[in-house]
Amino acid sequence: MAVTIRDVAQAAGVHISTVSRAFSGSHLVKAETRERVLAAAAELGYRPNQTARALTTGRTQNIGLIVADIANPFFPPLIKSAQSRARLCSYQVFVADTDEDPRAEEELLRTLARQVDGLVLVSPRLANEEIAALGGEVPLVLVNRRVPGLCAVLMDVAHGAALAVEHLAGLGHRRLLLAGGPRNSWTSAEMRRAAEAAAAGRGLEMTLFAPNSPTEQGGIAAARAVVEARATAVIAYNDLVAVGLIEGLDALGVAVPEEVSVVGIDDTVVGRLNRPRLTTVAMPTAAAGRAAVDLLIQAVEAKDADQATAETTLGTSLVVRDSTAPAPRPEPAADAPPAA
Amino acid sequence: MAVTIRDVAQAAGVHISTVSRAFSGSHLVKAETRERVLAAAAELGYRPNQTARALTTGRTQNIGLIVADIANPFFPPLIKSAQSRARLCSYQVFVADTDEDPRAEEELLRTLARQVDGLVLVSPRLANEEIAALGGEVPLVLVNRRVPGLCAVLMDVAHGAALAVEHLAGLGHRRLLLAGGPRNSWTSAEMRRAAEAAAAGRGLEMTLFAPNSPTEQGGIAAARAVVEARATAVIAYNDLVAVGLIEGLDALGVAVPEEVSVVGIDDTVVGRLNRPRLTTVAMPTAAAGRAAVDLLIQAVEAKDADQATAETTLGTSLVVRDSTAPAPRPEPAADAPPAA
DNA sequence: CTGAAAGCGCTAACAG
DNA sequence: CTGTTAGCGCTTTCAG
Repeated sequence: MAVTIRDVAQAAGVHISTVSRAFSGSHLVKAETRERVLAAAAELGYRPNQTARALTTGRTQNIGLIVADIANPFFPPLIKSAQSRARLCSYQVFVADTDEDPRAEEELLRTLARQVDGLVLVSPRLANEEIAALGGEVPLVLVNRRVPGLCAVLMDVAHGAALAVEHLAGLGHRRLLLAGGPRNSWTSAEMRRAAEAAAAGRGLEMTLFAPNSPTEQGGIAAARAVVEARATAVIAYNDLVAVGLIEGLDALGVAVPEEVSVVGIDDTVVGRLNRPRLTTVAMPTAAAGRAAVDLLIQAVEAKDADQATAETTLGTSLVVRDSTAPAPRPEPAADAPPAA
Repeated sequence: MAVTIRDVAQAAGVHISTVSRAFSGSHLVKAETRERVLAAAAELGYRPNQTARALTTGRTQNIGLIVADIANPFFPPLIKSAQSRARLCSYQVFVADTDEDPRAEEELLRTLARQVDGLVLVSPRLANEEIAALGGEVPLVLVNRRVPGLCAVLMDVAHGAALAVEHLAGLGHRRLLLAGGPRNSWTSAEMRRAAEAAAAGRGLEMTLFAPNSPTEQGGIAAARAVVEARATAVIAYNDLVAVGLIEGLDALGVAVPEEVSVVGIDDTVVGRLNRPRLTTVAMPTAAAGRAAVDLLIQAVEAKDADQATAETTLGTSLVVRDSTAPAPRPEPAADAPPAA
């Protein structure tokens, strides 16, 4: 068995409680004694047993990060920044993937709840009420979801979607299609709301096509809908869907951006490398990972009672590249409502 | 506090040890009693406290996965499959990122060692001796590294590199450059060994340029070396470097694949989407994640003593796409050694 | 400031 | 088959 607090106590000629205090940074120990203890500990290569500590304190120094799909390029930068920030604060992080399945998400949440001090739920697929219920069992920080009473880090997709519509309108597009995401996706709902408002405000037609799987396959499958809606521009749930859309459109003999413009969301490496290079709404994923961890740790370590719901909103911007271009033939907006 | 084993015992009218047995699947409990206990537990929503359990058993049911860079597209599929497989076996997984820093890797290893049953080290940057030393403290499974006495999952990069050389030779290239990876990378060393052997066997010249940062930046920076070596083809440490190389070459006015052919390694989404689409050696990352977890769990749960070093080698293959083409002008191999 | 003692929630011999 | 009894390694009152 590894070296324990008892070994250190013996080596330093003090009681184990003194060693404990020396390590927990208690001021109830003479500086000189602490030195001696720390020296002995270093000598023996002692490291406090987190598990044992957790049992008495009720604090594990672990947090959990639950995402829908690790392999979706949206998540890795967020995971990276979250675990890096957590480690800076002496927390380790469990990462778990729900495979876009709400039931798996719930089970995971329940399992992890007992062995962490709190959880970060990124782009959850569960319904609000279920999340709220789970929120009673363990400190929760949501990313891209707003649930009354819970902390959240939001990315301003609404603004991004509005920018996208504005950009497309400026290029002369009159008939848009919105390729939404999965059911229960807050991002998808926000996008829709904002895009529809922006479209209405400018007298544009907007067809909604949803839900779609948030993958390249989802995009490929949605390509037909674009043609059927006779849209000249489409805003996709994310970059993966956008890339799939471009592929699917190409397969249908529709050129992007000459005949149809495509805007993605996320600004992942996938969109940057795609040809045509993707016009997309940049999401601050790395910042969101850090912010979520900060919020969580703050909630966990708050001396005072459960503080008020904290919410951080991060900005988005539009990155214009090559997948958008002027509308093919500027049709007169015969059936458009009067612009505001 | 949450419901404990004592509450369940009371509710079921048995002693806590009976509850414990009912949950640990001991056969030392009457089926009928177990039913009653389980019912009471379900009623109360009891879940065994993993932390407390870990303290007595010494088994945490957690494993750690240490990778160099979560955001490098090589890793996410591996992380995803590893955590999925682990969960199937009732293990949770800590994911940590070393940012390519050997010292961070060691610190992480030491910290995590105490709170997991074992660790998977993917593409470590530490030296063999340091890994071997750490291997004494905690069960370790390495991915893409061979250290005597430790379990490992290897991807047959050597074969892949040989295939790449063969492919390039077949296209008439005589002067190759190998853009290697970071110091201490087993993959890089394997590639080099195999590529040099294959090149020598076919009378090709091969220049080594290393180390390189395993990133797009690394590739961009290496582009000049290709021109200076007057190579007509280059094999890159990974897809990211390959894509960077293509970019860098383009900036230097060198066309890929017309003037220089580029082969990547990994077969990530990055290479698939790049234009020109990248010819690359496909690495079985998802399979490796699963295999590593299997090996680790097997080592941890082995009844018998530390079983012999297990090693799994997974195959690779060459995916030919558009970044490779016939050599520009088939120079006579004036200075080549006689072919084998 | 430091030692003593009582557990945290659970498992694991050992009795019965 | 089930109850008893020790702890796992550490923190935390409570004395001194």
